[in-house]
Amino acid sequence: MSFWLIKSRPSAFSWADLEAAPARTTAWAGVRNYQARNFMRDRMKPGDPVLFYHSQIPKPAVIGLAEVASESYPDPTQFDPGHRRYDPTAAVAEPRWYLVEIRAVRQLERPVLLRELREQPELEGMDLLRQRSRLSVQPVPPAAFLRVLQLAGSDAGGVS
DNA sequence: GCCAACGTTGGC
DNA sequence: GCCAACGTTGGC
Repeated sequence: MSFWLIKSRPSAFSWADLEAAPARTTAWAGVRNYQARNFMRDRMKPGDPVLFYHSQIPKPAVIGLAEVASESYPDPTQFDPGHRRYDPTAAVAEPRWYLVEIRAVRQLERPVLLRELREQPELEGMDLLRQRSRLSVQPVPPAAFLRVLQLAGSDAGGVS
């Protein structure tokens, strides 16, 4: 099992949106970064725990616990000329972009602010904490993942 | 709104 | 293969 963090701009898609989605699940579509794609396509497996992070707000924070809810499959938005993330270079026979589905497990007892995460020496090395990290789908070391839940006031319930 | 850091594109 | 231009991300 691997542990992950995904970022979302709440104005585009928030934790509340995920909780309100049918079956609390959504296809994580629109990612157009090869590193992020490779994680989704090759490494993310159903049941893997995922931290859900709100970016581009005054207090960026991890807000929810989610999980991978499907195997990876081609992102349909790459083939849709009307979609903002349409990729004219992608062919159905040879998809370029892949996604997994994400399911909300539970909201954290409280958001864990980026500022707080930066104060934790044992979290050094998390990609999120790199200066100007831009990777929107990233692996998290298991110990760091549990530490974030701990900071939120959770036990590791449902994760380990 | 600013701006640094990247990733991608495309001319050469 | 180089590298400038460009677009995007995301903290502040």
